[in-house]
Amino acid sequence: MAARAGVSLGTVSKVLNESATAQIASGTRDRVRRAATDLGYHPSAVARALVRKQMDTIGIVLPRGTASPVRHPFFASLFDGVLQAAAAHHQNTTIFTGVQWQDAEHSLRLYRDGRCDGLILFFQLPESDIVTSLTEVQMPLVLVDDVRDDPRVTCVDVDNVRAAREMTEYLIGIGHQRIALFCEAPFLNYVGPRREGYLQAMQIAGIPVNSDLVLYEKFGQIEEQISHLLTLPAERRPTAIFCTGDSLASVVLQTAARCGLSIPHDLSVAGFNDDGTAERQYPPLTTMRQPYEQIGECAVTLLLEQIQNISARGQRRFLTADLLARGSTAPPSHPS
Amino acid sequence: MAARAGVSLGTVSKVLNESATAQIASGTRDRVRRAATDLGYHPSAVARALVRKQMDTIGIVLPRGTASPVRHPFFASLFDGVLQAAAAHHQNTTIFTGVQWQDAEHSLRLYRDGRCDGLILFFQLPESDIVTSLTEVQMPLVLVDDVRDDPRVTCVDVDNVRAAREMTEYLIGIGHQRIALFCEAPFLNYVGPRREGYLQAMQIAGIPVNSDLVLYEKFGQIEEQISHLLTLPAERRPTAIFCTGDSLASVVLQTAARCGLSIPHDLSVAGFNDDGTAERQYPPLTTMRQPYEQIGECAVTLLLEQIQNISARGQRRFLTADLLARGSTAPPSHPS
DNA sequence: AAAGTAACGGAAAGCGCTTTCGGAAAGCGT
DNA sequence: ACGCTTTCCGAAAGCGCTTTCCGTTACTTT
Repeated sequence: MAARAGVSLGTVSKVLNESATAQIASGTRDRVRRAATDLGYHPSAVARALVRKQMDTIGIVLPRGTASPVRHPFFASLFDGVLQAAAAHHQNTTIFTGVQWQDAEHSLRLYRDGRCDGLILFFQLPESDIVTSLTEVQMPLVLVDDVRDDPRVTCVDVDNVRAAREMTEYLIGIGHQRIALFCEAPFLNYVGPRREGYLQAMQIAGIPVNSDLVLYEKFGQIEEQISHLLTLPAERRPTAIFCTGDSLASVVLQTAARCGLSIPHDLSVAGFNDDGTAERQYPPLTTMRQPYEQIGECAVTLLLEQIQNISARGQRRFLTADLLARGSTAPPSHPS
Repeated sequence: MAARAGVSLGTVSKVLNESATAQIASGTRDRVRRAATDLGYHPSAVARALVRKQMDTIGIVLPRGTASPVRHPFFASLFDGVLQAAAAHHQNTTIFTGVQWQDAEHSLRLYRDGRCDGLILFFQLPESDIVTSLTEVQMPLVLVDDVRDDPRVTCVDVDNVRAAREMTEYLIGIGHQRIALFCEAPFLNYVGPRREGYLQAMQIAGIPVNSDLVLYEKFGQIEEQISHLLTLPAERRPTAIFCTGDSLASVVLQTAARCGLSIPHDLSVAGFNDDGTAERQYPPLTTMRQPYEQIGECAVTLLLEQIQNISARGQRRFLTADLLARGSTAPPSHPS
């Protein structure tokens, strides 16, 4: 170590860490610094972590499953937000995903081995036992885009009810009445609240909800579902479709085009998330933008608080999504 | 530690690691195992790494810059491939990106602090000094989707020349003659080879290359460039456009639609990468698929070899891309 | 039954750092 | 010039593991 080059030993540590408690003469400091660069010395984060019991690293955990969430543009946006925030707080990031972890017990061991100080969890299914297990063992953690009943787990999510209400109100505001809601799988945690927001807006506006116009995606039959909707007799056909996700909306856009409908003239389409593909649709998709940077910042901050003091856990933050009106929505051409 | 619960000390290590050299009675083994689960004992990866000098972690490094590559669908695909492979080889993954690392020296310190055993680098600009610095200090590393002259750096890339040639030959094969090449920024490492492949195919087919039909994207003017191309007089207008990336192709698709052209009837469009958005275009985009899983597997394997023995560095692998013919290409309606 | 061999597990060194504690040197007052 | 405070730095104890090296004990072998 630079000890030889300079003259001292653990002093090196003090100067390199700019330790506040220890005071070192500026001469020594310079000498050590010079020696360090001369020798190309680079301290071991591992050894440091061993004594400090802190790795300055946050773990990202994704659910295992057949379809990898990594390729999903919405995940990419969220991930990017977290990465930015982590970097801003001088934290490293490690990512846990994969298929080889059979059970909670096994993955627990992996998450708790000191490799990272806390966890940010994405896309956990409601019944996921990993969240409860981790809570049980006092692991600092924050759930992103999800909410749990357990008062010990801290969550950051978008206010889905409100966001969906706003979008529906916007559609109503520009003259739509027959507004369909096209949902992703009902077991996804965000689908319920978004549906709720839709229903609220409809109720407030005094528009009766036609249950034929509220549907859930059936895997492999999405295009049939949409074209069925679009070939309804004119007086029952929706003039707008609000989708609970941008990828769903993208399919609607394409199917509509294939059916010969022109967007937004014949049909308005709205999505949710603004996941990076939304803007590049043709026409660009009207959607609710999740505040990715803010979500990331919030998640990292809340996590860091827990790492310092585990009793800081159990908070929940609801961020607001912004409506982005783009080309895929317009007043209906034949107002009812 | 479980030492108390059981009876021994470093023996615990032996049984938990299923050490091959040490032999332990099955009774003791069971006892230790039981004690470990009873006490909820979880070994510290950090302490282990300290003595083993190996973290079983590979680092992913992305260039810093204003636009984050994380959101880019092509990166997501690549990243996913690497993640899969890493998991298959029981490696953790940590990701380095961000804006706060001023210089190579600073980031070097970060990469070499023992946090990870080797690095996979994406999207490095040709002039990036980080690659040479890392090579200098003997850090195990592999460059993905890139090639360097330095014989010490190992690279895995797709055979871009061949892939572009194949795509061009395919377009020629279905009857196109006036084929435009739309390239991304010329300084990107893959643009040169792809252009080369295009030129080769044209030459082999004996089709003179009209230099007006080879163009580079100009930021902010892409749509003008395309519509200029599409409004050329019929005898000079291309019947097909081959883009060096899917996102570029997607813009072409949309601009063409806006110009009133029907794809593929009036114009064929081909992309490159098959980045996950390609299939969801309307019409679905014909493109060259990069073998993401294979790239990941290859990168991880080559990296692991170097970690074991640094002199294994300097290899290069060229993988083959597959042509995926989808709806955006067809024979020209007015063959010349 | 004595000696040799094999199977097992404990003791201890050390991985590369941080940090507390105390001693030495220097500065201060009288 | 003597004692006291202050400033600075070195010694040393660990952080929680792995691993080598031996000492036991038990089991063979002649």
